[in-house]
Order: sequence, then C-alpha cells, then structure tokens
Amino acid sequence: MVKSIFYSKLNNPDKTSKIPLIFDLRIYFMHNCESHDHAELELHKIRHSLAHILAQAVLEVRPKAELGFGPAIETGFFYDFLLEEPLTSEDLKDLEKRMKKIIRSGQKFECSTKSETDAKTMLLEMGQKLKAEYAEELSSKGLELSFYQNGNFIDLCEGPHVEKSSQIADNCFVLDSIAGSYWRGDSSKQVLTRIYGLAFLNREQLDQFLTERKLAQERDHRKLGKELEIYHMDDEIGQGLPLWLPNGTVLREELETYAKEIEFQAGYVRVATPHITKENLYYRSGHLPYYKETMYSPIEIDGENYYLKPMNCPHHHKIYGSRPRSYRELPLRLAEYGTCYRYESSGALSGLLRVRALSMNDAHIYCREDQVKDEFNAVLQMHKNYYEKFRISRYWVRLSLHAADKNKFIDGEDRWQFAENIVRSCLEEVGIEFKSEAGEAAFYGPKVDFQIRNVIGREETASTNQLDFAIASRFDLKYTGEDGKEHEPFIIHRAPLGTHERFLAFLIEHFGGAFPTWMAPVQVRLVPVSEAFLGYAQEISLILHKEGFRVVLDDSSDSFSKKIRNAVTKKIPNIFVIGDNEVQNRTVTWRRYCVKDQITMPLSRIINLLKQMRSDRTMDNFADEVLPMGLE
RNA sequence: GCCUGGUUAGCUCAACGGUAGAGCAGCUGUUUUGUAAACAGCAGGUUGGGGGUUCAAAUCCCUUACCAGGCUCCA
Repeated sequence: MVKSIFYSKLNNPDKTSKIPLIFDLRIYFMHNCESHDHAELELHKIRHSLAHILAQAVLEVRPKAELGFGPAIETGFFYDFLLEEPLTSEDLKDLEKRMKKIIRSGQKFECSTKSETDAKTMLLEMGQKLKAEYAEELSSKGLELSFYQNGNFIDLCEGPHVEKSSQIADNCFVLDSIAGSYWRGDSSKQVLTRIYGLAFLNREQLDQFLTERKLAQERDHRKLGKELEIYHMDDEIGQGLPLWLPNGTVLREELETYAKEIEFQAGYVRVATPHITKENLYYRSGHLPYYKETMYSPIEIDGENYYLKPMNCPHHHKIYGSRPRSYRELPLRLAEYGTCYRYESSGALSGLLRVRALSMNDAHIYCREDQVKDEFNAVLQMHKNYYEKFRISRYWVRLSLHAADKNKFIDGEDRWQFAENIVRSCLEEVGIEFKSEAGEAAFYGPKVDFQIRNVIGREETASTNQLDFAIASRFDLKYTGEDGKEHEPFIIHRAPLGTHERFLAFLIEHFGGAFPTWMAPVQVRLVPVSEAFLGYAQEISLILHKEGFRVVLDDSSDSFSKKIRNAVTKKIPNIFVIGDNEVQNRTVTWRRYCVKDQITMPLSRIINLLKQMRSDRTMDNFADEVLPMGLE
C-alpha cells in the first residue's frame, strides 16, 4: 500500500528535467539491427537510398567529390566524401533541400552488374578513384559488381534500395552532423568528410527520435555532473584529469565500500601499490613495446625512467612473486582500487567516460589449473550480480578471442584453446548471453568484455574479465605443487565495476542523476515549513548526522515551496518536511524524490527505515524496489 | 592524433564591426511561508590566452589552450 503510494509516480516524468526516471534509448541502439522484419527492411532501404541521394546532392555542389562508403546505420545513414573544398554544417540545409527535390522527382533505382574492367573504366572516367579501388578489391574476392542508378547518379552498391525515390517521405529525414573519417577506417589513409543523416519511416518517428534524443541529452553525465556538482574539469589541471567534487567523492567511496564488502566476502585480500614504476617492469610485462604511445612520457630520476602506471597487473604480479608460494594458498586474490594513468588521444576524451586518470576496481586471481574454472565462474557471477543490483540491462557481452596474428597475440594454440574453452563454458554456465569476436583478445589471453552504451549512444567497454595463461612465465611466477614441483599459476584479471570514472558516468546517466539513498551525496534534506520549526529540524539534523547520514538542513529564508524545489532539483532522495504538526507529535513527513504523495511517521521509525535502506543498499530510486520493514 | 564546429558573468544564453546585456545562482535587506521559483537592492566580464587587420574587434584574420560531434586508438 505504502509502496504503491511511494512508487506509483516514479516512472512518470521528473518535473525538473522533464525526463522519465528510467529512460532508455535502447530501441534505437539495439545491437542486432539485422532483423528481417518487413518494416525494418523498408526502413533499411529508405536509409540506404537516402545515402545515395545525399551523394547525388553533394555532387551537385561539389562535382569533383570522390565518394567513399555510404551505408544505412542504426538511426539513419551517412556518406563519406573526399572533397577538395570543405563542406561545413552550414551547407547541410542546402543539401537537404536538394535531396528533397531529388526525392520528389520520383527517380527510379535500377540495378545492373558490370565486369571488373567495365566497372573500373566507368568509375575512373567519373573520377571515382576510391570506388574503383574498392571495386577491384570486391572483384578479387570473386564478388559480383552491382551498380544502382537513379537519375544521373550511379553508384557501386550491393543494395537493396527503394524502387522509386518518391517512396521516401521527403520529411522523414534530416541531415544531422558533419564529421571527419578515414578511408577504410585507416588513419594513414585519406581524410574524408562524413555527413550523417537521421532517417525514419515517417515524420512522426523522426520527431519522436529527436525528442527522445533531446531528453537523453538532459541526462548526459557531463551536464548532470556539473549541475549536481559531481566533478569538475579544469584547463589548468589537464585534459582528461577530473577533479572529484565532494558529491562525486561520496559516490566513489560508496561504490568502493560496496565493492570492498563484496570482495571481502568472496575471499579477496587488498593491496596498495605506487603510481610510478621503473621502465623495466613494463618491458618484462610486455606492455611497453605495444602501449608506449598510450603511456605518459617517463620521468627521469637518478638516471632511470619511471612511468606512471597504466595498469595494476605487474605490481600485483610482483606481490605474488614476493615470496615462494604453495599450492595450498591458492587461489590468491589480490584486489586494489588502483589509480592508473593512460595517455589517451585527446580526441577520444569525453567527460568521465574516457579520461587519462582512472581508478580501477581491479583484482588479480592467481590460481591452479584445477581452480581456473570455479574462479572464473565466480568472477562472472559476481559481475552478473553487480549488474543486476544496479539494474543495468543496456549492455552486451563480448567473448574476445585470439586470431592468427603473431604480432598481437602470444604463441601457443593449445593454451589459447584451453583458455577460450574455459571462458566460454563459464559464460554458458553462469547464463550470460555473449557474442564471440576473434581478434579482440588481450595479447595474453581471452577476455569477457561488458560493453555499454552511454545515454547518447557512445559505446565503451564498461568492464572486462580476462584469463591470462601467459604472463606468469614472464614474471617467473610459480607455486610449489602437491607433487613438490614448480608450476605456473593461471591469472584472472577482473574489474567488474570497471573504473570509477566510467562506471559512475554510466550510473549518473542510468539513474538520471537520482541516486539511491545509500549512494546519494545528500541522503536527507530537512525542510522546515518556517523558521519557527528550525529548532526541531536542528535536533533531527544532529540525530541523523550522529547516525552517520549525510543530511542537510535548509535554513534559508526561501519560501517553503522554493525549498522543496531546491531539494528536488538536486535530486535528493529523501525530504523531511517539518512543521507544526511534526513538532507536536515528534514525527516527520517523508517526501520521496519525484513522488508527491508522502507519509508522516514518528522520528524513531523513519530513522530505522533509513538505516535499513542503507544497510540493505536498497535501490530505492527504482519503482519496484520494495521498502523494508513491512511498510506495504 | 585527424576532420568540422565551438568557447561571452558561477550556470543557461543575448549582442554578430560602433558604449557587452538578461534570467537563474551569489551577497544585503524585507518576508517566515504546508509541498517545484516571495519582493527589492547590490555585486559580478580586459568576451578562453596571445598576436594581427581596422578610426573602432566579443564580432574579421593568424596562433594557442580547451570543449563538442565523428574518425583512429583503447592493456
């Protein structure tokens, strides 16, 4: 009953930001867009045809433009052009008009095939050198070269397309943005100009997408991070080096405490390691030759180079190797919220999602061969539990396997097979759906990567679990077995909560800035109806503070309504309203974030409730999380 | 790192070759309020930094730092 009062409105729009509490652009960002559903196919044809029409329009204003690729994508289409004279976002409106004109002219899309020679001759005559290059490549793979022509425009393309341009509603698309790209995605090749378009079956769907994208931008962690004073980036500190403000630090520490408790229960022990390390360690680990360009330049001291650590593994390996190990003490699980530094390319940096200073929920598990499976299973189970706890459903899991590339992956086909089989069967046993991808493994073993998309659709690896069968020998890590002989341990690298930076960026967006009571920077805001009740409010404030709650008393001279508003815009989960009635009866009136209905209860009772919510880590920012203590 | 665009008060924005302005936040008063913005006043800016063009630059040009959207990369 009370539950329904408290949560009935939670899924309604939050009046402050005008966004639903739990909002999901998933429908637009579904990974598997290969559905063969009829409408999907129609939409695909429309998008793909629009890409051609865009190219047609660009050729009208830039006749010498060379065409790159122009596919349909999840939200529309793009086309890449090699231009002598640049196009800018100001040209998009004009191009859009030209596209509409082409659409209305009702051009037919006609397919034809050509031999390699004919195709190349024609493409080169048209000045389409990039396409000619691609035609040659396709042909060398034995593929047929098909062309689609509409009006005076012809393009090498496998289709499919609409039959006539007039089948496309001329208001169902919009040119969205302009960006750079590289030919064949290779940064050593030509720089192309990419124009992105949004396209849907009709205007309503386009408008809906635009509206929802706008709402999604409202919960962008960079916006909320500023509004809720979570972190600050400062030019004088450096790119990608966030300053965690007091509110953000609460979030980090709550998350960390939670992880520490879970890891303690799971038999981990904690370690701490320095931020800088001698160069040689990274030669030993094998990282330096591969990752030098993504490490900060070394600091020279006493004739030696020291690097800021880009990962914690070598340090943990050194801890393992600090004395002889017996099979009896395995598995050894070393955990650290280690701070690392990576010189990420400046263009990749983005709020907290991609930074240069990061703290990782890292641990390394050193175990025997007969323990690998149970350990990896436990890791995946822990990972799954975290995701369920935080209600993270917008992710996909990649099983990253090796490929035949001696430069990227260490030798040993048998060992790769062994490790990959274990990882795959663990995923199956724990019941995590995954997609295998060859060539994505770490150089020392297979990985299970949890891929998330942020609220505006950018995909990142949220966390990763790896089975390493190779590094132990580089570090000469051994244990004495039951047989009295030396053996090499397997190492599991795992970071289910990824980094504070990325995970919190994701949670900020996932929760729209409204954190559960246990995490919230301010857990309770006391709002007296007028200054006459400040005394009782102060008393409550002291009690709550003594109980360890993060409580703020609003003793401003703002109007009562304004005080409520201020508390709500800060997305504080619990507001205690205090007026005459409350003073008389030693109660408080409890108003939850985003919920107007409220409940008055004795002070002692509400404190017990809060304590229980805190110790249970209730996800009270979700509609269905049940309140404790029989409030129903 | 690359391509394109951007940077005006703490925040969100206006002024687009001719005296930098508003709302919110802040501060000071008045107001003491029962559920999302009381009222008044004050203060706040060498328009990211540097250089140039011009009688005159927030506005045009160059350069640098940073930001955004992509691309590349991602142990």
